[in-house]
Amino acid sequence: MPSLDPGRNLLAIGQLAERSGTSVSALRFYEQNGLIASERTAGNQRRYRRDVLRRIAFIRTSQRVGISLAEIRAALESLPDARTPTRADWVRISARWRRELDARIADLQHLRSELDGCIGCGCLSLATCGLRNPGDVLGETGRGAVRWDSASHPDADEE
Amino acid sequence: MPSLDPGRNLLAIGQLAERSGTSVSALRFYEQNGLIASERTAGNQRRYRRDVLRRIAFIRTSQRVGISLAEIRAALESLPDARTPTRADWVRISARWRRELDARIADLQHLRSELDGCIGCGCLSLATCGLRNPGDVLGETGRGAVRWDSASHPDADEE
DNA sequence: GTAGAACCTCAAGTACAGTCGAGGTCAAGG
DNA sequence: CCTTGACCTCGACTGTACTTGAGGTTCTAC
Repeated sequence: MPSLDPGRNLLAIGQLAERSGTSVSALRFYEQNGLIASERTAGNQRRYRRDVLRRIAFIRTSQRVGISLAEIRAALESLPDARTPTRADWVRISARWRRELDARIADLQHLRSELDGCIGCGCLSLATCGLRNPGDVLGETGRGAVRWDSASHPDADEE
Repeated sequence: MPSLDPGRNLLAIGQLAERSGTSVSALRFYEQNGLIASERTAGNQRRYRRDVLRRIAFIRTSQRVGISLAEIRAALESLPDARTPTRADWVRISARWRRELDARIADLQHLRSELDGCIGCGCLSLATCGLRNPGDVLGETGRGAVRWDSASHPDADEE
């Protein structure tokens, strides 16, 4: 068993699935969508180079960050085609996600503080609190946009 | 125009859409799925009570937290059916989301610190770093699970 | 009374991220 | 040789959260 030996140099799809914690169907799906690539044996079976493990790790982690497969593919396409990606390559594209992650965390923290404010004041009229209505495009009836700092919540939304 | 006056007591769907920042089709969709409710005019048009604005604000905010519509509906079903929800009701179910939000932020922060570790060490072999493979179910070949604290990354994934 | 905007229902379509099944092939052990 | 498990393709299906379109009605303003 010289060249296409799974287990030594190349991985069969089942092995890759097991080692990456991904399902076989997901791996085929990723390949269909250009996220990973494989060679084929004479019998048309997929064989994966071991650096595909790294790509998959990157894909799964990116998904946890909240990135779509389309964006992940775009990032992966910025990897060199000719040579196997270096550490510097991975650092570069991961650092980009790091910034995404920061932004997402900041967004949620912002949401949390706003939610706290709304829970605190008891109104939860998020639409009128500026949480869900930052520009505050409200009805011209004169009710609704009233703030809780004016006495005892004159918000007309019957409650 | 006494009883079903949109603009004074009840809102037509277009008005509700505008004031809540939601599309008309989304509102119909929410109603189909039991997230909001409406009365009908003699001519079969929807009329919404103003407290629906609050429900929609809750729905949109919950979605930002990352809650699915099914869960949101379940939460909304815990609101009293008979009476218009009080502040205490909203506080109760929002506080639940507050905990969800905390958990989500903590998860992302955890991910961030792990990602930092992997960027720091330059390996990004997340599969073997425990980031994507917490239980570390790895091949029995003896390669792959090696940690970077042993000299200069003997990780066999060709790079 | 009539034009046009806003509304109605119902069915179908979209995007995302896969999964499932049918029907067939490949590879390794006994 | 033959069985068995892993693999192949292709098409259809799942679930989530909506949007779009066709064909028809209602409301409001002039």
